[in-house]
Amino acid sequence: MRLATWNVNSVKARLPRLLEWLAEAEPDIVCLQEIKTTTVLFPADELEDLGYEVAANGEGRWNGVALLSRVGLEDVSRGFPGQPSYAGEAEAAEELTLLDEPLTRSPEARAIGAVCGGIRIWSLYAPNGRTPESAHYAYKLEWFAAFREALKAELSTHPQLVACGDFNVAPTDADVWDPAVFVGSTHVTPPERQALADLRALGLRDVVPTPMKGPHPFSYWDYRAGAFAKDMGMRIDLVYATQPVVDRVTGAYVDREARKGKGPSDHAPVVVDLS
DNA sequence: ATGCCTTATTTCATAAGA
Repeated sequence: MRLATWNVNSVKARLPRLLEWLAEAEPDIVCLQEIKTTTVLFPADELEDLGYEVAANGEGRWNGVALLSRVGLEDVSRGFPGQPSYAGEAEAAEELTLLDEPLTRSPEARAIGAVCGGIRIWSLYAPNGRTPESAHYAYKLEWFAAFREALKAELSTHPQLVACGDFNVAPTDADVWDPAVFVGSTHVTPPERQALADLRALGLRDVVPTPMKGPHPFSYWDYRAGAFAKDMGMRIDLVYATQPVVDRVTGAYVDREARKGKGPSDHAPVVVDLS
């Protein structure tokens, strides 16, 4: 069974590349992130034509996640229990001073879970964090803490579980092209890395893929400055699996071919094969 | 000091991404 996770940076803009890649790689379960469309406008028909059941959790311009499966798709969860919402910094201030009642808003579309082929699967798009000083960074850490609690509650009933997607954290300094460049930036700070360690402490393991070229299994390269050609990348798309799933892993790789050519996402798919 | 590229949208400019 083949599992893949891919931040497509707009499923609409990427649809031709996505359909082409699915036909070639033939994954059984696919976790998508940054679909950048609504649940209703998700291109389900085109994907169902390839034999997939689909479930999306989208909100429009930003974020959005989805699951594709041809080994069953049951018990779909859009978001997770306790998932925090984000109110921008200006709005947060407004809330304190101007509003009688707090502004309530729904959580962003950053998580979708389902049971596929006997495995509990989560497709995740973690908040970026922007800068370590920002409210968005605090939100990012809250989001990870809340996800950890939600996951803890599921592990007793789902020994085979995979949480994968764009975690927006590079687990180690080896997972960025130049650690010196990232000093003072998000994605590498100790609290963010601790959030990953806290997930691993639940029994999850980091399934590190093999790079198809070069020494680093990066999964993201900035569109700017020829970053991909120079392999100035980051490994931030992660597959965290419980031990019973890890025991089934026969291979894992980053499909950097999907980052080449015309109209690519800035992320490449991470593919994991299971016996 | 900042953008460099790409996306969708309250579009010919902006916010966000990481």
